[in-house]
Amino acid sequence: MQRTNFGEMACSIARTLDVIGEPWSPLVLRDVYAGFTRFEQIQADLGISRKVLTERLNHLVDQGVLERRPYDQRPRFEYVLTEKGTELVDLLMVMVRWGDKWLAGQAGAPLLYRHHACGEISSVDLRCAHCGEPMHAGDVDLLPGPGAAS
Amino acid sequence: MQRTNFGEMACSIARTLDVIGEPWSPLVLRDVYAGFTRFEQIQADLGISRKVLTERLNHLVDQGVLERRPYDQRPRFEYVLTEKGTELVDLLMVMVRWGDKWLAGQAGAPLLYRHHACGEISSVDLRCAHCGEPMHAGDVDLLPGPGAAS
DNA sequence: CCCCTAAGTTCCTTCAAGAGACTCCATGAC
DNA sequence: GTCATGGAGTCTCTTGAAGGAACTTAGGGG
Repeated sequence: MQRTNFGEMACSIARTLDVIGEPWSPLVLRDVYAGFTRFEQIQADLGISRKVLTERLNHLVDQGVLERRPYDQRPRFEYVLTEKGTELVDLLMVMVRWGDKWLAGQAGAPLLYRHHACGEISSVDLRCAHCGEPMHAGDVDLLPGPGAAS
Repeated sequence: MQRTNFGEMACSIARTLDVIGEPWSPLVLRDVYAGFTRFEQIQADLGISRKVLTERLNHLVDQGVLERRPYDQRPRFEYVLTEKGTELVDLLMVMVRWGDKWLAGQAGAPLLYRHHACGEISSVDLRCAHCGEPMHAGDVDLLPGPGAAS
């Protein structure tokens, strides 16, 4: 599909898309996070083509998001999140928040999060890492950084 | 590319992907947010095929993320974020945060955010909407919600 | 020895992305 | 009035990715 290589752009969004922007990749990540860690489990859960799943898993492993490791003497493998991959789950949580708000049918949210710290069913909110106040689209100015394109 | 229709899955991630999961869509959203609001501007900035850009813009308008409106007596149009689209920018901010941390080269972040509330160059952090404490992958339990698949 | 299972691999068809040429239409210049 | 201009698409053709299904491989169990 995307023959254009986003990874070379001077844009962190494009570079992130280069890692998880291919179709199915976020859902594969979700499955691993949710405990579907083996090839057959993920394939059955998503209904994805085996060929495409192989490509996606290899790419996520190459990018350091997942780790492939044996779980048996036989050639059996499971995929687990690396630290890099675990932090990428933040992205999924924001997707869930937005999808729950804007796209959930009358049935309501299909999945809920209980927050360990407070024990409540909740969702994520974006805050400034510096001052802790809300930080959304309208709360910031955009400035070119050191890695900006010439 | 993705011939599979994610929109029907009982998963807010899949449904969100149905809106902005196609290649280029997040970058189109970024451009509109950054002030590239016209067809020619976006096409020139991204280097995207005109055909694909037409498809993406139409889809984003259909989904209520962008609004297409005339800015001249002549048939000239610009695209602006709706409220739904503005909240979707949260997703981009989290992608930027992750990309800056894990993928920026030695050149550093290509784009910086200055937070209005505190005036500092900062980035987003995920907090519990309920108690305000950090909320990441390991801080929650997953529970089936009312809209869960049978 | 044969079968089973997990984890891929191969092959074929269909459809989307990329690239570039072409159209349409209102205005401004001559 | 005619022509050039420029924004916003539309059309056409080629390449390659997604979907689907059959096939392969390697070890274990009966």
